[in-house]
Amino acid sequence: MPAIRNQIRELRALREMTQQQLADQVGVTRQTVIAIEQDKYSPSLETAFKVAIALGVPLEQCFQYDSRGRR
Amino acid sequence: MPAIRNQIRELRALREMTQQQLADQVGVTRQTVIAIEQDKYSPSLETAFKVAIALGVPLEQCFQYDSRGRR
DNA sequence: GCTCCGTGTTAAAAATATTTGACATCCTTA
DNA sequence: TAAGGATGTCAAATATTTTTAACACGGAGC
Repeated sequence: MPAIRNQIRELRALREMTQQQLADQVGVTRQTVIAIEQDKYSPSLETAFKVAIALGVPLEQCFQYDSRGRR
Repeated sequence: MPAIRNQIRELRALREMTQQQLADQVGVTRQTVIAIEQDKYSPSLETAFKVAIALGVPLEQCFQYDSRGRR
């Protein structure tokens, strides 16, 4: 569980997009989307970019590095 | 070789930073820095974030997704 | 000439990300 | 109650990233 948070679930809800639909657009499996959404591990930069694009936001609006010491 | 470009070499030169120094700050090996710098593969999002931070720029200023059809 | 430093390469091993497939739960709706 | 959709979990296999270690090359300086 890396020090990275994400807004996938919220963004997905905003666009009324299912995990399966996001997975298809990104080109990964549903399990991968679940794992990333739940911070199970740090995705590859390429996958991260594709997720952000599929959700229609810049990468940093989808993933934030937890700069150790959240205030 | 993913569709992602990066400005690592240029940013590193700007700060007069060696590959080894960057690797140390990021917490990876020199070979990893070389591989990323040369687009050998897509790093993990976590590593990408650390590289950007070490270089003092936001992630998207360091890595750009090659949105297939660069104009 | 030699040596140090920064860079690049290679191969094999280790670690981590991703896939495949199967099954469970909770809603909704017929 | 049965069925379908969306989500979640698990384990094993595969793919990809990262490490380790060794060696090569060019440039700068002595």
